[in-house]
Amino acid sequence: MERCVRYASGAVVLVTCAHHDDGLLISAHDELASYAQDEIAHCVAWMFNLDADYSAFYALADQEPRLAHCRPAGHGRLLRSPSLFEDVVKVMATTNIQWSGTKRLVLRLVEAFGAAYAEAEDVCAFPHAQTIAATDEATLRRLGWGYRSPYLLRLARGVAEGVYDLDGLRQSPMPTPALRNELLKLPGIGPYGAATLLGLLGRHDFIGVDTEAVSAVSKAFYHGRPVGEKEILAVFERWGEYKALAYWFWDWSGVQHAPITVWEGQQTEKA
DNA sequence: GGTAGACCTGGACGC
DNA sequence: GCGTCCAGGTCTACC
Repeated sequence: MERCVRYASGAVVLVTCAHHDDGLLISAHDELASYAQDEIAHCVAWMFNLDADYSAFYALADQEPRLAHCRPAGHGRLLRSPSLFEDVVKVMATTNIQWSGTKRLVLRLVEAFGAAYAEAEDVCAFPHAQTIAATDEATLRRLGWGYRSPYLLRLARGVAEGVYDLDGLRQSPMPTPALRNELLKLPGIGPYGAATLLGLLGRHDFIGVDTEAVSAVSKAFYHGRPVGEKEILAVFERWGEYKALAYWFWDWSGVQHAPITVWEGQQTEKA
C-alpha cells in the first residue's frame, strides 16, 4: 500500500507499506529524521490497527462455519485513515451514493484542498479540516458534494474550531453507546455512519445497516422478505460486542436468491 | 420514537 | 440521445 502522509511539521511524505515475514515493512521515498520516522510508524500502526487483539472474536468465530475462515485469514482489522477526521469525511462520502461516486468525491476533495507531495504534484495528502473550513458551500457543490456540502463544511469548521474533538474520540474509553451518541452529533453522520466509524474505532457492537446489509440479510435469513434494522440486528444479536465483525466477515457464498415467498399483505413476482 | 419527504449526482437501464 | 430510477443515508418536520 502506498499513500501520502502529512506529519505534524506539515511535511508531506510518500510512504509504502508492504508485508514482511517479520511484520510490516514501512519505507518512505524521502530521507526522514528519527522523530519523523517515529511519527510515521505510529501513524501506520494506527492505520493497520496493529495493537488490536482479536483472539476472543476468533474463539467465537471458530464455532460458526460461516466465520471459521476468520482466524486462518487473520480477519478483523479494518484499514483506517491517519486521522478520524479523514475517516468521518470518507464515511460521509459513502452515503446515498455508489462506490464509484464515493471515490470521485474524495478524489476531487483531495485534488482541491490536499497538500501536494513535493516530488509529484499530482500526489496529495488528505486535506486538513482547517483547509476545508476556509472554503464555502458553493465550492464544495462544484466538487460534486451536493447536499452533503453543508454537512462537510459544518464538520470541518467544527473540527477547526474545536467544537468536535475527534482526536479525543479516537482514544476515548467511554462506553460504546456513549461514543455512538458523540458520533451521531457530527453533521452528516447518522446511524449507518456512526456504526461504520465505531468499527474503525474498534467497537463492533453496532452494525451499519445500509442497503447492502438489508439485501444480504433478507436473502440469507428471511427468504427475501423485506427487513429493517431490527431484523438485521436480531440475526447477529448473539455475537454481542462482535456483531459488526460477524456481519462484515460473514461468508455469504451460496446465498443467491431466496425461494419465492408470499408474505402477509403483499404478492411477489420474484424474491 | 417513528415516519415521510427532500436532497445532489452520476451510472445503469429501457426505449 | 433521452428519461427514469436509484444507490454502501441523513436531516427535518410532523405526528
